[in-house]
Amino acid sequence: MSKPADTAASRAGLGDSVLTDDLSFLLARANALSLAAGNAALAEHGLRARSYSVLALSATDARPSQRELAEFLRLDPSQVVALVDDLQSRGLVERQPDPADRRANVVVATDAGRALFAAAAETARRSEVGVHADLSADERDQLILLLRRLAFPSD
Amino acid sequence: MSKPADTAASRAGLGDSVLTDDLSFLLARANALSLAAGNAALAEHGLRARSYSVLALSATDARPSQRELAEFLRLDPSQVVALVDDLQSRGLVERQPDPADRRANVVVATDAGRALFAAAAETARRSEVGVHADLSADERDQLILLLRRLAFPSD
DNA sequence: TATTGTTATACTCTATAACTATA
DNA sequence: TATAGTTATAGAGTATAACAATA
Repeated sequence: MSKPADTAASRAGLGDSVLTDDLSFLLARANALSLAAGNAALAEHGLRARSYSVLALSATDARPSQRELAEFLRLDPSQVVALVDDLQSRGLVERQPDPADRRANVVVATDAGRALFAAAAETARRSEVGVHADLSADERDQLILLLRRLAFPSD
Repeated sequence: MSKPADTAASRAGLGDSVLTDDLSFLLARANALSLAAGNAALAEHGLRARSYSVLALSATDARPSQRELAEFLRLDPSQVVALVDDLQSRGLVERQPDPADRRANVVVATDAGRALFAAAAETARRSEVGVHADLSADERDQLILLLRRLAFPSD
């Protein structure tokens, strides 16, 4: 196996190299492609991947606090402030005081926010199909399963 | 299946939600964890994930041009300038004029660069083991295979 | 004309620290 | 004392456009 195989990686310019087996590098490159595609697609709704994910969680019945959003999305709490500020200024989400803890804000989507999310989710879904276009349905499911265990390590 | 399962994702605060099946989100979160672990580990060598990947490719016999580095690492050519400037100022890589194309610079690691890379590669490998600690060897190989097809789409 | 490397610029993202009001 | 949200700031990453030298 000394001759480089004619893989997509080798066609990309630098044949199969050290990094082609590097999990961190593959994650970084796959994420860069996915993020660029997602941001481009979501732009038609005035959203980016970040604001879309905050809107998505606010549109469920989970009623997440800003702290919970920060932990789940792996953002700093101060970044969540800016994201929620933006969505709130556009009437897409509201901050509601948590009756059980007056320090905490619960972020919930407005009707307009839910409507926008429904449309954006469809756009995001179509964008994602393009990202995993090379995989079969089984392979895609398998990838999501493995990736989920990487993304949410068991403590 | 209306009751949320006790998965790591649900324990993270927001039970199984829309995003838990979202490939883009899982890629973003997994990459964030991997990148943070990698940067923290590589810091002891004065490297980050970016500069490590440039050094890695320069330390092979591929003799990549800056343009090739940019395409493979999915960076803008102007970012490669800064990365190579930094590594070159530390005596780790050299710019060599490409005899076949006088516009192009080929980036090659110096002996010091190769030595640092060898040490850093070992550090990076250990960091990566932590990232996929929840996976069996077969699962890790399967993940890398699938991820590689996402990272290098077939044109 | 097109491409390689470069410079410049603006914007987004990441990471920290400090402050306030509640707990 | 500790936690939720906020403000401020600096550094890293991303994206564009323009330019000189060369193809």
